[in-house]
Amino acid sequence: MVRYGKEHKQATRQRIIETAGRRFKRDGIDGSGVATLMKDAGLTNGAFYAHFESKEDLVATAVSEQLRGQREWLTSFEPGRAGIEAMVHTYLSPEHRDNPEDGCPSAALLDELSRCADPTKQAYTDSVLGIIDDIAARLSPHDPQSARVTVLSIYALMVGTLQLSRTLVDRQLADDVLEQGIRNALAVLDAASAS
Amino acid sequence: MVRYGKEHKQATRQRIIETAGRRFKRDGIDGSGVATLMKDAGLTNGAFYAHFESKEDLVATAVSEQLRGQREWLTSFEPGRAGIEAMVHTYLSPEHRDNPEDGCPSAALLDELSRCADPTKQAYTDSVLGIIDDIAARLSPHDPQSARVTVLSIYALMVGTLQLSRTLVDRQLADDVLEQGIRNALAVLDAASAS
DNA sequence: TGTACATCAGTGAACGCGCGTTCACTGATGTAC
DNA sequence: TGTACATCAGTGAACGCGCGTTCACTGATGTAC
Repeated sequence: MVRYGKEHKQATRQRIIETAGRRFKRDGIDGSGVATLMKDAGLTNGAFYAHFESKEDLVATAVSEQLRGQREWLTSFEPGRAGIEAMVHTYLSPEHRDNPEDGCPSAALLDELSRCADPTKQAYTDSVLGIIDDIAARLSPHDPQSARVTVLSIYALMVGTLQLSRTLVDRQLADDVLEQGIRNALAVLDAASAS
Repeated sequence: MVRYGKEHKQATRQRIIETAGRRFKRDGIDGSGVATLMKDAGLTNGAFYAHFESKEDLVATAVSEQLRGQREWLTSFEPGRAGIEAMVHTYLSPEHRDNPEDGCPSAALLDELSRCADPTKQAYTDSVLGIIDDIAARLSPHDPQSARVTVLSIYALMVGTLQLSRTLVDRQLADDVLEQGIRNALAVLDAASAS
């Protein structure tokens, strides 16, 4: 076994976190075993507990990391109405629906997360508020606090819409739901901006 | 063992379906084992396969049954705007959020269902369209077909909002998200009615 | 420069447990005589 | 009315398997001398 410098273990840990995040979004939390998660990262099961206290610890860490990635994705759109519109279109696209492993962790895992222990839900809450406050600040620089709930509620709308579109087997209907979701998200946004 | 008439086995099957529906909504699908599901119904694990082909078969059946129950609940509200408003308030209430086992199967299970096999997703799709078309017919008797996507998208909005409220550990924020969700749902409804 | 050693990331077998599923069996029943 | 029997819903032990977790061990490393 090659021995690397001090940054090596951190890099391994990061690799586990990232591949696990994708696996969780694809197969669910309960659907992803520790041995599989480690194999994804090119390791064996035994090394897991050198990096994490427990599977629950990895779940909290991986979900936070996924949300950090989503935050970067969200802030890659230009500020203002046009950017938000582009973001909503990309979020509620057939491509996002059909590739959950590359997509939003909330859409893939929210109801499993709601059944997790409090520390995991706390990690989710902190990370998602990081995203939401970021967007709120860009959307409403003078009153980000009141925009927080608006942005959260639009996020919830998009999450539910993507989940429903993923579960309906009627493809045409699933597409229609995405398109209607886009209209609804923008209508809610405009209603909030007007007030 | 007491032997009953022909209706007895059907009654047992129905009891399994109903207790399993509640258990799934509380602990998730992967989080509910067959032995536990049978114990909930006052039986032992061995009897399961006299009633269902597989766990997946029960999942599809129980989810359909839960949605049938939700359909009855939804149609218990008076038709028209006032009834819809009352329904939205009840759906997006702290009581519903805090008692998933009594509540909406979509809010509890939608992302787990999105990872199920096609027959299960088909059962979900059929049942949810039963609800949606019912509501659409009451909301827009002259054009229920075009109301279908509108109602589905409002359903998705409510599902996502309830899930998010269940996962945020900040209680005040979770309550605020529910209230904003109510406003959003009604705004989307009014926008659809106006056009 | 060469050798002995402490370090420590990762290995892989094993732990007890619960999973979904199968099956030989039980025992109260309604029916046949 | 009384007895023998076929039915069949439900029992409970067992199957192989994967789960999360533990641990004695490996072996390449940088360091000490």
